[in-house]
Parts: sequence; structure tokens; C-alpha cells
Amino acid sequence: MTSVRRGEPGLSSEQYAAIADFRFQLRRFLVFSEGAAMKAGLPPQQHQALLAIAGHRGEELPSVGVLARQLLIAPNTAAELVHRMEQGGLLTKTASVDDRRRTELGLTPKAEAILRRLTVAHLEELRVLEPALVRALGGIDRAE
Amino acid sequence: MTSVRRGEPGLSSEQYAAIADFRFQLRRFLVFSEGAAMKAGLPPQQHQALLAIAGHRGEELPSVGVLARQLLIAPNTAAELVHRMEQGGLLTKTASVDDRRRTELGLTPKAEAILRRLTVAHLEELRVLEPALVRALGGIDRAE
DNA sequence: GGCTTACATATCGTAATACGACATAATAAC
DNA sequence: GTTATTATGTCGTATTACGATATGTAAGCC
Repeated sequence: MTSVRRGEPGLSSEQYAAIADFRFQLRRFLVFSEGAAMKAGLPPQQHQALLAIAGHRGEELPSVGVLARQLLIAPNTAAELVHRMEQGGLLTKTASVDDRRRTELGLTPKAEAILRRLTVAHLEELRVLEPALVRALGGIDRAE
Repeated sequence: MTSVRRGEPGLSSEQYAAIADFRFQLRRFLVFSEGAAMKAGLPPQQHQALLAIAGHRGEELPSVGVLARQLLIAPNTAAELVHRMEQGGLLTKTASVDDRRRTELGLTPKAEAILRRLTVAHLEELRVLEPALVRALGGIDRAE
């Protein structure tokens, strides 16, 4: 399947360290992000959903399925997520006129306000973490 | 509370899209990684633990606490994770001679073999995903 | 030395959520 | 028109991270 049949690839301890460091930097960012979302009163995945909807490129509003593909989750999981968010007053659901199977999603003013604050915080934090992230990513190649 | 009282920061739809794209690329990598771990018979977090232990820089073997700090999880969570991994024949636990509160962690040959395969697969996949990741990360600054 | 405080690990109950399996409604294909 | 496909929704289950708490070990201090 791959070329890893004979002759162990022989990964050095340095390579493991480089990859481990990359994952560590990734976790730093994700832990920050999850903490920021929680402090703003949102489960992390709801924050991601807001971002995906606000960042959606295209004319029409995104649907549940679009959200699922953007978040890389199963469609039924997205439906559940959307339901919780509607209950929380973050999303509006509207049946599409073109295709009445589809549900179009929109952000409420409340959601927009929360997302704006969270995004500002993320941009600040990324200014700090991005260099380490890029360095760690490059370190993987350098250790090869 | 924050400095977002007057003068809304005014985030553009382009900025949201850029950040959303970065998170999408991140998810692509994480979904790949989780899937690869599962296919190898490991819960994703156990893969991360193996990597953190193998990539640990330093003379002594890492302890449960070291692992917790590397994975950014609570110490008790790390203890549970380590317990499950020991049951699965992936880790050896040895009481430290210096400080008998500490438990030193080592990889079993089985774990080393799995980690090696997973790491090869990750290096391959990173070769594909890294450019998009770096581009998306840069896109955040460019959209500012 | 004893006594108190801090630390490392472990245990247990709880909560959150993603998924598989399934159901329903609407559209598309032929 | 009948069948297949698509979009969304519902329900039960399983996994795991955490808080609260417990135990053993070490360190500080008088």
C-alpha cells in the first residue's frame, strides 16, 4: 500500500520530537480557542459553527448540510448542533424556497455580537501563537 | 470588560472567511489524524500520548504529569489515559526511584510499531496538507 | 525527629456530544 | 408515476474529560 514494507523507515527521536512539538502548538491554540468560547458562553463546536456560517462564501445562506461539510461532521450531528443553537437563540432556521428539504441558517444579532468578540480575541492570540505554529510546522521538514 | 466598547472592530466578511478557512484546514488535518489512529486501533488521544512520550526531550522517562502538561489535560485525566493504555499493552509504568510518587512511562514494542506506522502516514499527509495550512494561516493576516 | 503543607497519581460519578441506525419529507431520475 | 437519492431529524449508546475527592510520598520547618 505504502512504501513501508521492508527497511524500517527509521524515524529519529528528533523527528518524533518535532512532530510532537507541532501537535503541542496546535493544542495550545485549540485549548485557547475552546476556553475563549466557553468564557463567552458557547460550547466550542457552536463557536466553530458560527464562524463557518459567518465565513460562508456564496450568495445563499448555508444549510445544515453545508455546515456539516464545513465542520467535517456527519449530517445528523450538524442537525443536532443546529437545533441546540436555535434553542440558544443563536441561529435562525428557514426552509429554503427552492428546495424545501433544505434549511437555511442565519446568525441572530446575539450570535453576531458573540462571534465578533471571540474573533477579536482570536486574532490577538493568533498574533502570539502563529510564529510558534509556523516554526513547529517547518521544524518537521527540517528534522527529516 | 474588553476593549470592545466603542467603535466596533468592524470585522469584514472576508476576515471571517479567512479564519473559517484556517479552521477548516485544521479540521482536515485533525480528522485525517483521528481516522488514521482509529484505523490503527487507537483512540486519537492515545496516539497523541504515544507521540508525546516518544518525542519527549530529556534524560529521564516522562511521567504522568509530564504527559498531562504536554497534552494540556488535567493530571487525573492523564492518569486515566495512561491506565487505559497500560491495559492495552501500549505503555509500561514504573515507579520512579528518585521520587516514588512519580510513575515513569515507557512505550512497549507494540506501541513503537504502531506509532512508527502512524507517523509515516502523518508525514505523508502533512506533505499534502501543509501548504494549504500555511496558506490559510497567512490568509488571516492578508485579510486584516 | 515530628508536624504541616504541597505534590503525584488514582478513583468515581457526572456531563457533554458525536455517531450509527433509523425515520420522514422532498426532489430527481427514468 | 414509481423508484432512488438527498436533506434533515430522532433516539439510544459509547467515549472521555473533568470536578471532587482519596492516598501515598516528599519537603519545609521548628
